[in-house]
Amino acid sequence: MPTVKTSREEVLEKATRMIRQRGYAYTSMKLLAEECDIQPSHFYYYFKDKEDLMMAIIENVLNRFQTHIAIVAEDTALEPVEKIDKLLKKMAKSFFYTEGGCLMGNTVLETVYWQPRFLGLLQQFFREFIDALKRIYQAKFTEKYALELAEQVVQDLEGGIMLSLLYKDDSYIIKAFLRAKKHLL
Amino acid sequence: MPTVKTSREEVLEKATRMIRQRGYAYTSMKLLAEECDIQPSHFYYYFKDKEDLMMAIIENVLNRFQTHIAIVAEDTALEPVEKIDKLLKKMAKSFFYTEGGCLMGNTVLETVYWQPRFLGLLQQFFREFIDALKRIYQAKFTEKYALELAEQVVQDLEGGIMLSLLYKDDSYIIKAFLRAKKHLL
DNA sequence: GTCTATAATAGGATAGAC
DNA sequence: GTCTATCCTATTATAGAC
Repeated sequence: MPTVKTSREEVLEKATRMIRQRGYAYTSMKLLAEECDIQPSHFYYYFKDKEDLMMAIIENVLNRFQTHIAIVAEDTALEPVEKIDKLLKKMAKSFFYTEGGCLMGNTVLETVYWQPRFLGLLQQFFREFIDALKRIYQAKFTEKYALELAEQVVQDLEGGIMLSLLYKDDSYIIKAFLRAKKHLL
Repeated sequence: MPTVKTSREEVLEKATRMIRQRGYAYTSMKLLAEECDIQPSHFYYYFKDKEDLMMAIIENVLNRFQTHIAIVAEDTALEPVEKIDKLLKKMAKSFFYTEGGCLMGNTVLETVYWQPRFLGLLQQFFREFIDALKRIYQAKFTEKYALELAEQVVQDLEGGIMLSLLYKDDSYIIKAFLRAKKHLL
């Protein structure tokens, strides 16, 4: 097996970080290549084109959410408040505090008008995120109200990420986090 | 006075619409020129460069907010709930339902990591937006709680715009709108 | 799997005629 | 104030050697 300088997984991870910060359109293949320490042309060995790379990034993020985060909602050992706490803390590591905020939210706003290819997976991500929260809130509320709470929490968090980036001040996202738990108290 | 094919104001307005939808980075001068029905080179008669055009757009949006929307908070003829209703309805026309969502929020997320020049005005916009809401909520709540409510409402709305764009479904933003009023009931 | 070289195009921006 | 022509650079992507 030949030596791999930078594996597809490493490339994916580093590209994810960079695109989360700079956005899809403003991040050139040259810049990504420098960050990943490979030649720009080498991307086309791993991925068909830039669009394909972005699809792989989005799939990867969705997959990590499904396998490592959403399952918290089903953890029978935890109380509802603990579930919310654990789920959002895991989200924070992958999505909120990491420089650049939420890749999925950013990508929606950046590409919704000109890149339909990303839309399906982005819709699936937020559908599953809202659904995980809804299942937790259903322990205490009707299905209908649990859904509204879940939507409200996602909106509060995504807006909070934006304000936190704007003012370089985590408190907006932290307060949204606390409000998400407060609904259960 | 010579005939003006497309005035600076018209250019500004059409460019605003296009950039709100496509984002700053992905909207080329050529595309903007087609939309405005002028030659690409003609932008450089009105504006120093693309950055300068964007600054003018942001200034213009901020200015319209200050002169036509924020003043609702000071309208002594209105009850607090009516103020929220009127202010957010005005916001909706300019920021929320218009295709592409909220230019200011989009621009924060798109450029916060690589374009410090826009940051000051974007911060000012959201500071004044939050402050206008806070002044309304202060009719019923302490200053501290009014501020938290105002922040929460802005976050809820901005997140709601994202979900509304993602699912092509206004209900997320409408529900955020109703929650903003519900706080006063 | 990784490199160099390069094609092809699109991008921002300027010069200068009218 | 508006146009044509054009420059320069960056960008995506491919070809082909090793």
